[in-house]
Amino acid sequence: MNIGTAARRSALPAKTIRYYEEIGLLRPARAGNGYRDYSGDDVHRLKFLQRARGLGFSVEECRQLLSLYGDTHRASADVKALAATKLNQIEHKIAELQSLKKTLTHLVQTCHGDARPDCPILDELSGASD
Amino acid sequence: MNIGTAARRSALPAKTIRYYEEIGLLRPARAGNGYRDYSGDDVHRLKFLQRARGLGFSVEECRQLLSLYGDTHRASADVKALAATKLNQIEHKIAELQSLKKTLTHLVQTCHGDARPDCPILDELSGASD
DNA sequence: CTTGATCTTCCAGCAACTGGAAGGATTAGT
DNA sequence: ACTAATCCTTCCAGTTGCTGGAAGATCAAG
Repeated sequence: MNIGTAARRSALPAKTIRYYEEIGLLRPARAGNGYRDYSGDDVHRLKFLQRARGLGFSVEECRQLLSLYGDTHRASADVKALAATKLNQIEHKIAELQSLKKTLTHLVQTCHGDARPDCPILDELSGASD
Repeated sequence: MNIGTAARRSALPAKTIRYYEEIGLLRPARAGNGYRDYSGDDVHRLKFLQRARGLGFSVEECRQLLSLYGDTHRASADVKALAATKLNQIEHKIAELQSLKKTLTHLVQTCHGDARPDCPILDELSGASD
C-alpha cells in the first residue's frame, strides 16, 4: 500500500513515516513506480511506534523496543526494565511540574491582576527576595 | 564583569548567556579587549531569565515578561494572564503524564519480568488487542 | 486530456541550547 | 621574561523529532 494509506492506518503523518525510514526504523519495499510500498507488517511496526512514542518513549528507546520485539529469545525482564526506567522519568517529570504548578499558582493568586503597575509575579521573577 | 562571573552569579552556563545575547535578550557592554562586560543589571536580567525558564516559560515568553518588566506602566493583569496561561499548560501536561504513568504502571505490573520471552508490554505495544 | 490528488526528493527550519575547534587575552608562578 | 593554565572570542555543527515547502513525477477520474 502507498504511504498515505499506511499513514491513515498507523495514525502517523506521512512525513513522520518517511522520517522513521530515514533514521532506519523501517525499510518498506518500493513499487515499480518508485513509490514506497508498505506491507501489513510495516503498518504493524508503525502502529507500534505510534503507541510507544505516545507513551513517552524516545525514538531511540523505540528502536530498542522494536529490536526486543523482533528478538524471539529476549527476556521480558529487558523490556520491563526499559518501561520501569521510563516510568521513573515520568514520575520525576510529574513531580517537577507539580512544583512549578505550586509556585505559579501562588504567584497568580497573589497578583491582583488589575491595571496597577506593581506585580508580585515580576517581583518574584526579578528576585525581590534576594 | 566577565562572562564567567556572570555565569556563576546567574547560575546559567556561559554558552547559554551568549545564546541569549544572540537572540537579543540582553546586550552587555564590551570591554576594550573584546570581552563581554556584564553590569549588575545584566546579571539581574540573567537571573530573571534563569528563574522564568525554570518556571517553564519559553524563551519567547521570557522576552514578553522582560518587556513587561521593563515597562513601568504595564498592568499587572498582563503578567497575570501570561502566568495563568502557562499554569494551564502545566496542568494539562501533568494530566497527560499521569495518564501515561497509569498505563505504564499497569504494563510494568503485568509483566512478570523474568527470562521468559513473552512480555505483556510488547504485546500491548504491538497491538495485541487490535 | 486535463485536473487534482498523491507521490518523490531535497533543503530548511523549529526550540533551546550544547559541543568543539581555532585562536587571542589574561593571570599565576617561576 | 617566559611559560602554562585558564578564560575569553567567533564560528560551525549537532542534538531531538519532526514539520513545511518547493519542484517535479505519477496516478485516478471525468
